[in-house]
This record gives sequence, C-alpha cells and structure tokens, in this order.
Amino acid sequence: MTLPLYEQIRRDLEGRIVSGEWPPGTRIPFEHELTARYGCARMTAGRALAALAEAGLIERRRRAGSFVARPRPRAMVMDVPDLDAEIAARTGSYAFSLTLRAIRAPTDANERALAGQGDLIELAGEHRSGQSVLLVERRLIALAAVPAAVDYDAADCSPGRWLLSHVPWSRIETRFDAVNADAALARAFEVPRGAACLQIERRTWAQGVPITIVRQVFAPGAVDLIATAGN
Amino acid sequence: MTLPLYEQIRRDLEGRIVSGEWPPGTRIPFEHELTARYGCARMTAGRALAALAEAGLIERRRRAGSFVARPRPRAMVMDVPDLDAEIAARTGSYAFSLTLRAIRAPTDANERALAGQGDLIELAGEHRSGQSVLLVERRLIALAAVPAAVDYDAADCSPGRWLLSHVPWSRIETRFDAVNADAALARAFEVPRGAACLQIERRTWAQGVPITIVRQVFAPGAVDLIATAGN
DNA sequence: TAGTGGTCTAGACCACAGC
DNA sequence: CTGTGGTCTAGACCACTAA
Repeated sequence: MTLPLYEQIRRDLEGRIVSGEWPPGTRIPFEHELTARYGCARMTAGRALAALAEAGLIERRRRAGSFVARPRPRAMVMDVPDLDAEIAARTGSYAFSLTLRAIRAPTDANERALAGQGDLIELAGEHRSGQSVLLVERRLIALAAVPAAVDYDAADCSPGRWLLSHVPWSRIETRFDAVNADAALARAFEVPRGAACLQIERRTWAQGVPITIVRQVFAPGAVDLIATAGN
Repeated sequence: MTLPLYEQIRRDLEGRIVSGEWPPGTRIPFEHELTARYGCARMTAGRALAALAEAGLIERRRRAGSFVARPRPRAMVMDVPDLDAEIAARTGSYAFSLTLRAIRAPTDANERALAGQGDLIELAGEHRSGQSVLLVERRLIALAAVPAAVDYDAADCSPGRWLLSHVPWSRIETRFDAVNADAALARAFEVPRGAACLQIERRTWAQGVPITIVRQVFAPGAVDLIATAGN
C-alpha cells in the first residue's frame, strides 16, 4: 500500500498549494532542494513537479523555478455517454430502432466536408426505453473512412455503440444547443409542440479524418447530461 | 524543433495503433525490445509507453507485456468558458449588470446542501454584449465557505470571474438542459415566449466543500458551447 | 519461477531565460 | 553568463503475475 515516492512528494506539494499555505505566485523549492528534503534523486522530484505542472497547479520556467499557478479556467471532463448501457442500466429495457437508412452522395458543403468525393451513409433512429422515446438521432457516416459501415445491422446495437467499438476515434467535438420540438419530435416524445429539447451535435475524427456527424435530440427530462471536472 | 526522443517513440507507436496496423489486442514490443529498436534507455521507452497507457491507448500488465486497448468510451474535455473574456473577444464589448443581491438563510433542501446552517448570497444578473443580453444567471454562494464574497462588487467583473480568481476550485459539475423562455427571458433576449434556450446548472466545490451553484440560461444562438476530446 | 513493468538512482548534457 | 528545468543514460531492485 506504500505509495511511490514521487506520488508522496506530489501529494505533499499539492496539499500545501490547495490549503493556501503556498498562495499563487509562491516559488516552489527547486528540484535540487527537493532532492535534499526528500532524500531522492532529481528525476524523482522532477517527476512529481511534472505531474503538478500537467495538472495546471504550478508553472515551470527555466532558470526561474516553479511557481504556484493562479486559479484559472481549467478543463472539464465529461464521459461520452454510452447511451445504450446507461439507459439499460437505468430502466432495464432499451431498444434502438432504425427509421431511415440510405447511401447517397453528399448534398451540401457540410456533408462534403465529411465525406469528400465519396458517398455517405445516412441513418436515423430512435432510442427507446420501454414505450417512451428518449432520444432521436440522425447520423451521417463517411463511407470511405468506415467501409465496414455498409455491414452495420441495427438489430444488434445502436450506430453509436457500433462505431465506438469498430473505430478508434482520436477526436470528438460536441456542440450543445436547445431546439423547440417540431411536430415529429413532439409526437415521438409525447410532449407539446415547441417544448424545449436539449440537442447535441457531435463530430468525430480518427487520425484527422472525419468519420461521422450525429445530431441527437433528447426528450425533455429523459437523460441527465452531466460533465464533471476535478475530484 | 526536434521533438524529445520519448515523444517521437510515443507518436510512432500511436501511429501504428490508430492506423490499424496494430489492432486491439496486439502485443506491443517489450520495453527492452524498444530500447534496441530506438537505441535508447529503458526509462525513455517506458516513458513513451506510460504516456500511451495514460491516454488509454494501451494496457500494461506485468509479466505479460503491453497490449493495444480496445476502443472504449473515453472522456471528453471541455474548457470552462470564461464568458467575460470570450464575449469581449468576440464582440468587443462586454458588461455584466447585477439585478439582484441578497444575503439570506437557505430555504429548501437544495440550498441547505450548499450552505448548511450558514447564510448564502444570492446574485442574479445579465451578461451583455452591446445592447443584447447573451446570458442570464442566478447564483448562490455559500457565505461560510467564501466569506470574502460579501465584498464582491459587481462593478469590476462578473460573479463567475470573481469567484474563479478568488477560490481555487477542486471540482465542478455541470448539468445541461433546455428550457422554454418565460416572459422575463423572452423580454431580456428579445425572442418569442417559449423559445428554446440552453441552460446549464453548475455546482462547484473546493476541497470537498460546496462553494456555489449557478444556473445560466443562454440566449438562443448567442454562444457556442463546444466540448472537445482528443486531438 | 522467470520475466515483465514500476520505480529509483547518480550521474550527464543541453536549451533557455533571468541575472 | 549562470542556474534552472528538460531530457537521457546505464545501471539497479522490487512487486506482481502469467506461464
């Protein structure tokens, strides 16, 4: 259970920072001072400081030293929701049903940015829990980037889960928005027309190549989308 | 511009993984093999492998070796938007105006979870760019946790920026939602009643102690909330 | 039990930014 | 310039675990 030395050092320094004992701007002991204080090699002390710098708690400058960073906007981490599993876990019943499947050429600039000269697959469908529709999605997949997508069979799982398990994505971009339910959405979700629905548009790349664009509209109150940062 | 050796090794291995040359499950060369291949010390090869493991691209098991991990739901990183700076940068003019300020005791369970037995500060206000209101927020701050909040003066900056620069937060949780504009929001945003607006509710802790809860409603189309993951 | 990864050391050289 | 951090080496010992 004994922690590695570099981790003990890192925690000790972190404690002095978050407790306020070392306020922002304070110079942290030099690496060679830490080797004396903790009786370790310089690489070990440096490893602890590198972790703190990675976390944004300190800033390091050659010749000057390492300094406690000012609190600043940090990054937030959000789990990419595996909707199938999440809904199944919450409700016990989950199903995805395909309402549209087509292979066609891109028609506008947005779609050409995804598929280039090649064709794309258009998929639309509903995520259901029991009788109620929780999520409606419309997805475009670049066929050239994911040739195997022609074999996708909606029977076994949703397009998102299928892609996730077949393509190692390297970058995802998600845009959040709100839309008023149109007639189709209102009917699917069983809410009044105009009801505010959370919508996300997600673009995925693998090795810099666009793979898919999906727009998902959530039924009001159906799913909590929560992002967390820190610990 | 020459990259560190460990970074060159890491990129080389990453390329073989994401290109599919090494599919999931493939065993990566042992550290001692990499030292021969790249002519480096074991620590240098190990550093590259540790970075890949940190990124979730490989899994390492003692005695067995390192293996390409299966694609799995990863985490998404989102910058906490510094709205003041962002709006100012985009439009050239930014202002925050306070519409409500009160110090009172918590009234419901939600507020008691934030402030405990102590008082809380309630702040409401609008973020403006030029004539148009981009964002309306209502914030509660636990006075016991942030005593200095009594001195907050809305003249210099928004509550969020003030808090960010005064309190080193350790955890933030953000919930995304969509709401229909009520009469007040419609008037502020100059949109029809019922227009769908993106809303986020953000809870912030410092060292495990709740600091603040803020609910922010965005004017339709005012700000793009985008989360990114990967590179 | 043998071999892997995890950690650590005591050196070293270098780029770079304060002094 | 000088001293810091950034990187790298050639060893070492140990914990863990798969064979």
